[in-house]
Amino acid sequence: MEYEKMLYMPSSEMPHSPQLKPLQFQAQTPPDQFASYADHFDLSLLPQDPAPAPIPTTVFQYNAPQIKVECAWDGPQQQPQHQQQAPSYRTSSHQLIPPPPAYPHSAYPSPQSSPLQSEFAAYGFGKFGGSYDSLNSLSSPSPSLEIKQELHILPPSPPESNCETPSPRSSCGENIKTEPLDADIESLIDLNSLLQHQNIQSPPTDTKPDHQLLRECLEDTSFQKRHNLKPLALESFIGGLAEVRGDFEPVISLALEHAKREADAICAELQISQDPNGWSPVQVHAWLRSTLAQFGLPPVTDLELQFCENGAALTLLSEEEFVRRMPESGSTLHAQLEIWKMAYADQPAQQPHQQNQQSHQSAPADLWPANFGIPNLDMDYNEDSEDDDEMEPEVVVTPINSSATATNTTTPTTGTKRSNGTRTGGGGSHIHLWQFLKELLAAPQVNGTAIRWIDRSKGIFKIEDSVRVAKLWGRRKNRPAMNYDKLSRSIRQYYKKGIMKKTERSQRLVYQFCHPYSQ
DNA sequence: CAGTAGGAGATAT
DNA sequence: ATATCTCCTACTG
Repeated sequence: MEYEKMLYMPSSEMPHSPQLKPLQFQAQTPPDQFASYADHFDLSLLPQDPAPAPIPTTVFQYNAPQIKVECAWDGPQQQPQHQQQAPSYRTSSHQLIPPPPAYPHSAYPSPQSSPLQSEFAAYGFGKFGGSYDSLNSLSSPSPSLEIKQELHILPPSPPESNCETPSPRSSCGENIKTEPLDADIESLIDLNSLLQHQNIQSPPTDTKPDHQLLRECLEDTSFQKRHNLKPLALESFIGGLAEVRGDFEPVISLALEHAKREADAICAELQISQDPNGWSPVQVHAWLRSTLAQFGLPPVTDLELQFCENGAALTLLSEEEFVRRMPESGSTLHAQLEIWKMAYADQPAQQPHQQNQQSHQSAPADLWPANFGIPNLDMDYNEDSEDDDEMEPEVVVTPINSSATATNTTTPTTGTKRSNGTRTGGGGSHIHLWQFLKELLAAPQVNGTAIRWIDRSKGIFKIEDSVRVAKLWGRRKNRPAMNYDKLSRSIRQYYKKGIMKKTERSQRLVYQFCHPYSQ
């Protein structure tokens, strides 16, 4: 399933995957433009009507070539012509891909603005298409094998997702689970040999091809329906996050993994720590230059003058500050730095038992108060993934310009961080609920579907997904029984304490911080 | 029905 | 001691 989702990712994520292009077109263009795709195909290679015999007609066979083709075309043999004819979808060069959008300029987007997708877009479109490419080629000499393994470990698609709308090429009795994809190697169709076979058996005729088979294949969305997939149409990045969030999260984790690997490579090259907090000013300059070059951004001559901060201070700079200093590149650099921070912050989650012991070599560990939002992207899949069908990572990111410092606790003076040690052993952290809520609010790109600001200046926010917020709070406090009823009771305690107040117009799930706490 | 409001005892730190 | 957690009843839209 994961791979099939990836089929619906933009092709920038899927280099060397010519078979994705039809799907990409499918996702971004109306069906009547399939013909334009067909123009990129060497249609003379396809069987011509009415010679249908050797063409796979089952759903499984239809899927199989998509997998096999990548393997076949990944080799040294000739590249299919159409791969070169669609340069705008090439992904091996960053230059062809717009740099990742900075985090939404509106700091507090509505859920419809798809904050998670913004994050995803930053991962998937901007930067990591390239790294995916290199990773694939490095780590997997046999892409099809890797893909098959992925398919093998994926859970079966829900039965209700099968065959809602039978297509001419599918049958309800057939699904991937019953067809052992990974075992039946002969079922994988080598399209190259198939095409050669076709050429032998069906020498070109003068008959004008009508592209019927290709159209049928392209229009066959039964596979989508069976696996409950939604094409990643461009517009889905503008709205509708909530519907597809569940589909994205594994992809995000994949992207994050790639981010970390790529960061590793760059770190090795620049000889810097992966944790930006540990960078010296010189290393900051090296990273900035590297990133500028990476995204094809104009070099900055007075980088040393513009950025005299060390890495810790750099991470505290807001996007606005980046843009102010470097109008052309600041946004991209800031977004990239956020990704690095996330990738680094993800590490403890991989080794939860070392979370406390892990010394972030380059950064003093205890300069952030425990109850502060740490730039901490905690992708925790293991803890309650069994009973949590969302497979949602607990993702809490406090932006570097977060103002979650309205407290009488120590104000952080550096950008160094420490793990909050939330789930390591004995119980929850000391974080206060209001601080936790601000943590969530401070990361709209991640948590925007669960909680968001209504009026940032007035400290008014709305809990969009009470269950999710409560669940996150429960995890943070190691209170599995936490629910919104209890959480809201705790929030109401703040009325008396002057931390929160009732909003002027009572609205469900809308709360308001009192002044000093909203800053 | 889900959320709001608040009392009151229990519990973790 | 404090901040929640937990359970509860009453009320509201």
